[in-house]
Amino acid sequence: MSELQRRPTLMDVAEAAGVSRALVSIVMRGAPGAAESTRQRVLQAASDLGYRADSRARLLRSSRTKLLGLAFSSSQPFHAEIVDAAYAEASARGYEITLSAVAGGRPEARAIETLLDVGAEALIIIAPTLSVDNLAQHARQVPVVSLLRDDVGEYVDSVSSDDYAGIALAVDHLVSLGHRRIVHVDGGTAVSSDKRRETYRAEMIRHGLQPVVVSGGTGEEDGMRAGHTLQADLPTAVIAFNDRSALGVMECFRAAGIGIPADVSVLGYDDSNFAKLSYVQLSSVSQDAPLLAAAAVGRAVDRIEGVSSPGSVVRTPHLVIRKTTARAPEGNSDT
Amino acid sequence: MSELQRRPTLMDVAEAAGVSRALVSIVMRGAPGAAESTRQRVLQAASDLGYRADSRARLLRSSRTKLLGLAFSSSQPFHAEIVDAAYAEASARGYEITLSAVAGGRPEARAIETLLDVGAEALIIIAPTLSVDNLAQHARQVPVVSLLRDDVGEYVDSVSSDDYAGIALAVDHLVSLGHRRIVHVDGGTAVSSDKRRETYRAEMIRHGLQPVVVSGGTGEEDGMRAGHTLQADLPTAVIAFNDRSALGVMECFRAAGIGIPADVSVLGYDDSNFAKLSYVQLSSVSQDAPLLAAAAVGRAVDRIEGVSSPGSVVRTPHLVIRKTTARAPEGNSDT
DNA sequence: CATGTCTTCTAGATCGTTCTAGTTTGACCA
DNA sequence: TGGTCAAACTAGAACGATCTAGAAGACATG
Repeated sequence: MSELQRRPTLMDVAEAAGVSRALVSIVMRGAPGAAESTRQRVLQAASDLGYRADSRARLLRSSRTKLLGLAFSSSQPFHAEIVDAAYAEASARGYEITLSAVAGGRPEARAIETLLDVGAEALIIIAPTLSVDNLAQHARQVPVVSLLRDDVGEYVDSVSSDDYAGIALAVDHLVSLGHRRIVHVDGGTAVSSDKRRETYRAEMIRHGLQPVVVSGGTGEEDGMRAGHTLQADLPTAVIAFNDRSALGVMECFRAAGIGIPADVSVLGYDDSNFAKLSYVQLSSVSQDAPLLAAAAVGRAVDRIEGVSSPGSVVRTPHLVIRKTTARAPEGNSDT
Repeated sequence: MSELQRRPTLMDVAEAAGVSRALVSIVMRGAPGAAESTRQRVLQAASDLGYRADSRARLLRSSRTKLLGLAFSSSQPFHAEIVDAAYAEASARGYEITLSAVAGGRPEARAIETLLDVGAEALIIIAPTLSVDNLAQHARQVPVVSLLRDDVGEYVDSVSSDDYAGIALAVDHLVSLGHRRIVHVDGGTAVSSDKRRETYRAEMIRHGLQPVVVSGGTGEEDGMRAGHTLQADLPTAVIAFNDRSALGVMECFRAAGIGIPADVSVLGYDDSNFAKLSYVQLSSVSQDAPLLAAAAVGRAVDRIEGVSSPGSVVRTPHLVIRKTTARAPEGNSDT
């Protein structure tokens, strides 16, 4: 293998094109102040040499990287969907995205440090678990946008989905199908779990129904465990914290010969890609990942560019009805 | 919101401690050449000011970023598992990882550019789809390691799993359980699909059995489609291209009332996290994501640091037997 | 012809580090 | 006392870009 090539610099391009470094800089940035003919010549030289601007040097001098830092959790498929959408929106706004995963042995704080180290001008954190103080501290250095969590203090922007409306939609939908015994399998320690649980309780009471909460979590296993608990006293409908949990519940029921939606209706949350799969066909509350991602990227870019805009954005989710929810079975009334 | 703070610099710390910038640099890097007493004084001053080294400037000067670029596909859960493991290995080696996703509207070339822009010293690409020439071109600038694909030319290192051995294990396992009618649902256009398909054919013939290939893909939907095709003339065992496809096949069979493993055994590939879920319990060929990731990171770091080592590493996969494979049903012999 | 005004281009400072090549300090020894 | 040597410290040049201020040339105007 031959020796690695040194990366060409502005100086190299300048020499090749017979102009000064400054002019090459002007051309590369697309700034005004270069004659069209020289511009072409410089661009030609740059592409001949395979020149690419060194973002570190650029940042050092200009404090602009056009880089958005996005922290996500590698184990959540829904986060992956947001990541995809964020790329699209960022590139439309002329920014790049740099990712950092929160994984098993890699805490959120570490992920954020990495993002700042590579020069992210703003931070977008999906479902941050850091304390409000901690987030505020970072916000003194760069704009911070929290996605899917809204209690983040006054210094951090948030883009979230209206959990209240989402759960209300879920309960209304099931009630309108004649269900009265509707159980909620919660998200355990997950970020919006408390909010959804309490909203579920309030909504049930508003409908004159008895709320029943079973503890769950964010994964299929949690859903399965909850499903087992439920078998003892089967409700007619279940609202799960998210789609993965819903899947677990369904698997458990299926294994026990309980028909979905014949015996029990199951409603998920997130409308993940796999909810759409033909063999799953899960009814779910959609938070619309592309819209959320676009809003978060928009907020981050606005902040960077000094455009004033509201501190927090709340999007209203909507219901996607597929094949796991149906009319309540007859004669199976409450209590 | 208050104005963003200016970050303190080496100069600020130097003034506060009454020493030169260079000495502060020495202390902050933990380099030898500073008296213990001054070292303490400088560290004190630095922490008083809340000083954090500006990595952009540092890296610009030292031409070391200690950054590994990792390109992965956001829609593949197996890639996410590799990403997790790569983080762990990189940090053990004293490197950081910067990610770039290949998503719908974001081609691999774009992902790689981003990685180079932020200063990655080496590229690790999971299942690259770029041409050998294209990869070689990047390899002239930085070391490139291909993960899960081994035909990448002489200038690019590769770390892959031995598909030959993997499929052989799969076929042997099923044959040893008495299966004779074993079908392969292939991966369509996926990176190692051709190799696995041909190996399957060869292995079947070696065992004196008739190979049957059904076209599939990398997702659950592909598996489902293949499952439908298979129902017409049911085999006793199916080897799927990956776990997601296997899941699709199983769902299709289950819906048709076909018992797994009572009527048909199903074997996946990848041993993804969800294969381990209690309600899936999929037997699968494990490529061992942590080991693959560690090997890839190791190769990249070795290259960066000039340690000579073999150009390609091939790991042998192993079989994880769970509950979707069992003895072939009696009286259901071949053809 | 002097002056003013564009446009196009360039020299040199600068960002916050690290690196190189010293210089100073002080301990030790003949 | 003076010489040697290592340890402690420093000045100033990098790194590769951007930015500021101004020079050079073309052209119009009075």
